[in-house]
Amino acid sequence: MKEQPWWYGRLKDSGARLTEPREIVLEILRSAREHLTATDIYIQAHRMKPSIGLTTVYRTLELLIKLGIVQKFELGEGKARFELVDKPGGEGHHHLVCLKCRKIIDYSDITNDEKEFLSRVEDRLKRKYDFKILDHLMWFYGVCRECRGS
Amino acid sequence: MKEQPWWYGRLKDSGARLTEPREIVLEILRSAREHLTATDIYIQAHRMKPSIGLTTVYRTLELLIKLGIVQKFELGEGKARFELVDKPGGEGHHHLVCLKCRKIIDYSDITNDEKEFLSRVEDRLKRKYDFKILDHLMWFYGVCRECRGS
DNA sequence: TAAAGTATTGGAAATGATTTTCATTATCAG
DNA sequence: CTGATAATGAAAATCATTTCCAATACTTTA
Repeated sequence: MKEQPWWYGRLKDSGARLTEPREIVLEILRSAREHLTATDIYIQAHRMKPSIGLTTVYRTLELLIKLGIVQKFELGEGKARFELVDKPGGEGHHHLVCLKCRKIIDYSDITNDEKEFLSRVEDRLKRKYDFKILDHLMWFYGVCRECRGS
Repeated sequence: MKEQPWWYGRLKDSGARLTEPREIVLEILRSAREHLTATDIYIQAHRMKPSIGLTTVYRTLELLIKLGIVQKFELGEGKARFELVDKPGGEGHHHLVCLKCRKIIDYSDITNDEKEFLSRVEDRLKRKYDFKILDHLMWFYGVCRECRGS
């Protein structure tokens, strides 16, 4: 029997059904090289199964976000982008954005250094602001080699 | 003669005029305790000078963003929020977001620990991805005391 | 298995933030 | 002062996202 993706159980446990539109959206997200907008996903989904509606794409994304399977980003473009969350127990990843071409690189070479640092910061925030920290996100902005010229 | 705010020169150098609507928007941002939406700013501005239009608020924000005076954020609310950028040479600050009430705390207790860590990471990214890092942003997500219940 | 209840779906319409258009007004250089 | 340019505001247009609602699909219960 085939290995199920990590989010399979989470979906099932929630009581939600793994319907074809949902499978399609998940498959598109899984194989995406970049962060897709709802419309990007809709276009691809529609190609695979023309009956799928944009509303369903939005609803599916909403469900997956609520279940912690998908993460939503907004980068000031006036529309959101979506990405499959890292497998739990994985390292997480950060983002590197080119300010010129808007290219986004996901990187996940998280060193121990980094991990320790983050837990120290989270500790500090917890004590100082009485926030229970659940997650964090780091964005680095810069200019990629191509956009800097030769 | 009165001390000009740090962004004054930047605005002048760009060739833009410091008009009344622009002054009003800047003043609102300066005295804001939280991150305001364009409409929030419009409402306050309108109170101070009823002839100001929403369009002008948007246009002013766009200009200030281009000049690096204002930063735009989106937090998945379907609308953007705006914040005056830190005075150059300052320490920068990070954000702490409550996932329940969406409250945002800006914090700027940047420790040396943190500063060193960030420069190490930036170095590493520079070497590995050949990105010239110009800036970074850290977001921490959690639940504030009030939203966790007593 | 059939009936009934619930979850899911898709299209159309509604919403709401942001942008564009365009005519008017304010400011600056000569 | 005069012409050129920048800035403004109202209304209309856009565009992403949400809401409504009627039709389907699946699951459970009798």
